[in-house]
Amino acid sequence: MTSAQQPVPARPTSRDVARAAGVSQATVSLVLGGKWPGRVSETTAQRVRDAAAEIGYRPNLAARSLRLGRTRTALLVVPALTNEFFARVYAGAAELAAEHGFGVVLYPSIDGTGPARDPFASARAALDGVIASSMAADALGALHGADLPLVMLDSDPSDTGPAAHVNLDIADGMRQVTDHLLGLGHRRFLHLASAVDTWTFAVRAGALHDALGEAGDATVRTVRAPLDVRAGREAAEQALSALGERPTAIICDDDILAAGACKAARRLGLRVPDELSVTGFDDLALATALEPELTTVRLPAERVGERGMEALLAVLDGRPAERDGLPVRLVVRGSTAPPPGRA
Amino acid sequence: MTSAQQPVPARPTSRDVARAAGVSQATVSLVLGGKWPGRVSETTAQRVRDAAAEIGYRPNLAARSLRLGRTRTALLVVPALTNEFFARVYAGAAELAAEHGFGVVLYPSIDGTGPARDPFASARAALDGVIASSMAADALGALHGADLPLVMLDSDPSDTGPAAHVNLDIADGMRQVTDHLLGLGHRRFLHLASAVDTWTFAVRAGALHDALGEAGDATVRTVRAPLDVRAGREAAEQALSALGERPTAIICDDDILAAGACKAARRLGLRVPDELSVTGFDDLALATALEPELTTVRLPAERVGERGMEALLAVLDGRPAERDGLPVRLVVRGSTAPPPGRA
DNA sequence: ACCTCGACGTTATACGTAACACCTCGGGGG
DNA sequence: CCCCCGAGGTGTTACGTATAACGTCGAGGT
Repeated sequence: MTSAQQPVPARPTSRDVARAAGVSQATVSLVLGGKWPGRVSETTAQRVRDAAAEIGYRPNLAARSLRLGRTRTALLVVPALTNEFFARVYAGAAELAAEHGFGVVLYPSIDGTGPARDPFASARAALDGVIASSMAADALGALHGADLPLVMLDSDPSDTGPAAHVNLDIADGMRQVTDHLLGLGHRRFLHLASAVDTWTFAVRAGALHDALGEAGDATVRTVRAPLDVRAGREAAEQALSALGERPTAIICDDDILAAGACKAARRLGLRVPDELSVTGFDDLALATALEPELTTVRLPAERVGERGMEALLAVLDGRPAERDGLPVRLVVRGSTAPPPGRA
Repeated sequence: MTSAQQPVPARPTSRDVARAAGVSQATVSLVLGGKWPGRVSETTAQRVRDAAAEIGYRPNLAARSLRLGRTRTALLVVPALTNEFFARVYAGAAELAAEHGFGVVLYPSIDGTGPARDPFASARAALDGVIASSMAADALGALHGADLPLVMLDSDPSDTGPAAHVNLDIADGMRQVTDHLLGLGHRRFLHLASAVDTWTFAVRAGALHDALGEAGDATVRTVRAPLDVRAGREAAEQALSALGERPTAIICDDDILAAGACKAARRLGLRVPDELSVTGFDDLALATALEPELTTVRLPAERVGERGMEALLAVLDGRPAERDGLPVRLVVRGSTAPPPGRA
């Protein structure tokens, strides 16, 4: 380690700026913090700003956080970001956060696999609050213990622990799907459901059964699969090959499962939508990449992130957070049609 | 603000632990920092740990960072995470980072749109280093100014600024694609290229032209499109409808563009792969969701993230970083076949 | 001529942690 | 018997920032 004696320029501090500008460190802090209307003259302020720019000063965020006790940082806890939905949630949250001078740091909860590391160790800064998806089940235990402001995304509103909930109107979305399919004349359904057992999927199942129950003469079978294409295909293929009258429509909890359902159909020689209708949920990029394009429910993922951040900011300010669900909309594309034998 | 006088329990500090355990704060720090082989007795250490657990002590990371001058935090600069490739890069980097007690914080560079916020303000902690994709063009300027250890992903190795490069063997991948297609008998190609102009895409183009040039009798046309399905479809549709002999194979810079190419083919009544072969690049989940499944080049995205983090850790330790490219592999699936009129 | 007062800064301090330098005490070698 | 030494700690300091509390100085009122 003889080479460790490098003349590292040692990142400039506010004191260096002060020296360069010929003022005290406190003045630098005032000027750069924007708190100088009447405390520092304009000429001095300008001198300080010039000096800061010249020597390339950047405030040490660790020191600032320590001093202020707040970090303007939120932790977003989600399942793997490879799910486009959550990537978009993050984008929305980060966007709004930035507008308010906040940062968003991620804890990707790795689906419960892995050693379930400490979410707070993963966040490198101290946190002002947490926004968590109900799907990040493994991390939720640790979160409740930390008495930080907590905003839950798409979770059971009757859970009183969190400071706020941000929910999508999933039930309405599923009802739009069933109305659409019933209107086309479908009566025999397969519900390709997610194997994960969280509120958002429970709501899908509940709304689906409610709506089909009202129709009276509709029947539905349910199979569950993990959220990936292959699992969806296998489950759908098995269900479609089963004995008994074949369903004419598959309602999927997710576009990814719908993609699997489409592949299953093709394997069995069933044409979508003529012989089998398929619906998705989420409206991921995948939905329009497939052929035919998926009829699906568009979820405003970015808005979920924004609203989560809004709610957190509200809570931090002592304001009440909005509580109504975000509206969702059925997008009818090419994967649904009347069942075989109907116009 | 009369309600601001809440009896907030005031997060416990190491001094609180010390008081509870009947030792000094220094001892707490030693024990919890793991630096006590021979400095503190086992019984005392246990007492400290118990006290810490009991009062729910969590170290203040801001204070620790300030004290240590290092934060064990890296900034990952990538284009939008909605691109699965980068989500996987992040996952790989975060995974390896966690094993070394590091955290990874993101700066999603929003593709150059937006107000190009300060990457360092987005990172809430001070940073030990930066890992940046060459595709996050807008942020790169700010990065070089910050004299932090910088690891570049998939960027021109002749750029001497960065401390290290982590590159995929893109040229080899493209050569595998062309070899595969030439072997099937294709001679007329369309190169559906990315409109973004970065090293990784320049390499694709270079390798493609080199390989086809060696074949002698091959011809290739190039069209460019932004990285989304619709843009890819439109570009491909236009190129396929153009006058002149139609290409028998489309080589795409990306699976997303390949999805667009497949849609274009279907619109024009061309069956894939019988009448038109299509290849992708990346091997995203999308590649196996499509029908037929895409022949594509599998890029080890997680490995890219891991290697980026490895390289950064190496640089921080003063060790040299590995420099050889990561191997990639052609995955032959259903979207390629001999051209029409060949067995 | 004295006091006041605003404008403009400065001095001093605390945030919570890690680590350097020091202290104490009992036992063993000289 | 004295000194030294190591085990087992403790006191103190510094990290860089924001801000409360405190000067200073010239102008203006009486």
